[in-house]
Parts: sequence; structure tokens; C-alpha cells
Amino acid sequence: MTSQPLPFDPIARAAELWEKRIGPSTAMAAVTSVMRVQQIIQSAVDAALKPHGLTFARFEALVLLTFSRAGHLPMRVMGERLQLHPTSVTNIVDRLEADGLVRRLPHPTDRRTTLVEITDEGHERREAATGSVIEVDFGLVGLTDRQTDQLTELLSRVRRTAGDFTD
Amino acid sequence: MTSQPLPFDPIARAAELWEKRIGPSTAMAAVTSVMRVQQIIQSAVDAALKPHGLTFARFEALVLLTFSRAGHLPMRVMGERLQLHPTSVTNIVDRLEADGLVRRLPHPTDRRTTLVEITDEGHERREAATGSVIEVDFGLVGLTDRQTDQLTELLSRVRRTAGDFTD
DNA sequence: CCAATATCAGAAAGACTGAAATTG
DNA sequence: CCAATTTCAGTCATTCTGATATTG
Repeated sequence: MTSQPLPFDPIARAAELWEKRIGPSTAMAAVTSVMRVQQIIQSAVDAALKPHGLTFARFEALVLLTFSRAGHLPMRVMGERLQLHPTSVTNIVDRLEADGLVRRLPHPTDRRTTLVEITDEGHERREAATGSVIEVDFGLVGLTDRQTDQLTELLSRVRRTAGDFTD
Repeated sequence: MTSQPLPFDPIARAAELWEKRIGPSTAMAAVTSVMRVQQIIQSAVDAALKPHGLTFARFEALVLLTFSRAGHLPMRVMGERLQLHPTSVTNIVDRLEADGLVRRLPHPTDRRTTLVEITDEGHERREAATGSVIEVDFGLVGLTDRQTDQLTELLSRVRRTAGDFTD
């Protein structure tokens, strides 16, 4: 990554040129901004999680399991909630299991499904990792709490319209 | 990707649980939302660009070259503007060049640097592809123009604070 | 016999590291 | 001699497709 700050906002400049040469730039500017902020967040969070041996995806999986009442969830449900491909779930659970942070359990009644349970070590790791990402504000800097909520609200409209949920 | 809509907003639910069990959920909810919307946009745009043989990254490179006054830019500058690793620039330009959409030119005075110029075919492809992404609103659905501008504005604060630019 | 669940093998695109070649 | 620019080789993590095994 080339990481010198530019003396101008590259997205604002691109939007001006887009407007002049192509057409309305509203959507283009927002989309480019989302892509860039995702990069910023991803690298900040990954850096914060690295000492804990976690990626964001694995951290999210641990958090999800922490939140489940019984402490375990079927793989399929994990994929549903985290919006992951079945093979990605397998991959993530493989790595977490190799690290001793989760374990696979047979489902008591449906033998097709595999339950994933967070271990004690998984709980400890999740808690320590949580502290680290909170410390860097999840990489989301420069916004007040109110602005952060506004951001979440706007993005939830997109997610709803895109069909993530009905509500 | 598991693509059945959930009967509830998974991020809102996770935020409630986070609030109860861990602490303030403001940043966490916004960050998760950004990550998810980035996925939505990426797959919508990639689908729109696929018939044109482009990925989002290659499309962005073509747009950048379209906007440059002289019609060409040094590789290094492309990486700077698109926030790409030098080797990624090489990779992207390789593929665009193999498709005949750009060509490499020697820099007239600094023989270390390579200029990348968009070809006529590159212009045509860029224009056709632009139509396709505009048609799907860049995957950014469910927002009014005003809300879209708000989104851009909020994200620009994050980008500025993270050091993308000074302005 | 069909649907659902999880896994596996392989391909693809991307990002990174480290090293090299060329030039300023 | 050092810095800047680009490329190359190799690796790695992720994601998808297609196929398979098992079970409901």
C-alpha cells in the first residue's frame, strides 16, 4: 500500500471530473468511499487482532458464538448470520478449531449438521481481542457517536434494500 | 454466499447483545455495516462488469486514466490514487494491457518510470462498462440522493482522520 | 428419490514479502 | 553510494464452483 497522505481528497476530485465528463457523481462518490473506508477499517482491525492470532472474520465468528444462548451454533446458521459461503465457514471453523478456540460437536438429533462450540480458551481469546479492537475504535475514526449512528442507519437502508433482511 | 433474507436485522441484533454483554455498540455496529455493504457493492458491481471482462479494480484504473489530462499516468501515481500496492498495479496493468485496453509507454525524461496510456478500445470498454454500473446504481440501493451525499460526507471524515488526505 | 448439510479439490483474483534490475 | 521505480518469484488467505458423502 502506498501510504502518503495526498494534499487533496482523491474521491472529491474524481467526483468533480466524473460530473464534468460522465454524469451525476453521487452514487459513484459514495461507493468509492465505502470501498476505501472498508480498507481502512480492515487493516486497522486486522492489525489490532494480529497479536491475538485472529482475523476479523474469525473474530466475528467467536463473537457470534459468544452471543448464542447455548454457546454453540450449527455451521449453516453461522454462515447465515455472518453472510459467509458454506465453504468459508468450514475454512474459518477449521482454523479456529486448530487453535483450540472452538470445537465441533455432533448435533443431537440431526446428524447432518455440525455444531460449533466456543471453548474456554476461545472465550478468553475473544475477550482479549475485543479489548484490542475497542482500543482502536474498530478503525472507525473521526466521527462522533451521533455521526456513527447516522452511518449505521444509512447503511442499514442499503442492506435492507439489497435483501439482507426484512424488517 | 448464503442468500436468504433473514426476518430480522442481524447487525441490529448483534448490537443489542453486544450492548448487554460487552459495552457500547456504536462503533461495532457501524463497522460491521461498512463491511457488509462493501460486500454488497462489490458483488453487484462485479456482476455488472463481468460481461465487459472487467473487475472493479480494473474498471477504476480505466476511469482514472480517462480522467488524466494527458491520457496517461505513471504506475506509481496510479498506485497512489487507487491505494494499491506497487505489485498490484503491475498485475492490473498487465491484464488490461493483455486485453488491449491500455499500453505501457516509456517516460520521456525519467527512464525509471513507466507511463500507462488508455487505448481507444480502452475508452470504448470503459464507456460501455460505465453504463452497466450506473444501471445498477453501483449496487448502492435504497438511498435518496441526499442520503447518498450524507454517506459520502460521513465517510470522508473517516478517510481524512485516517490520513488519506489533508484538506 | 429429492433436499439439506458439510466437506473437499481445484481455480481464480488479490495482497504481501523479498529480491532484483534499471535509472536518477 | 543511496534512493526511486518497476518487475518477478513465491507465498498466503480468501472466495467461488463443482462434486461428493451423509443424512432427513
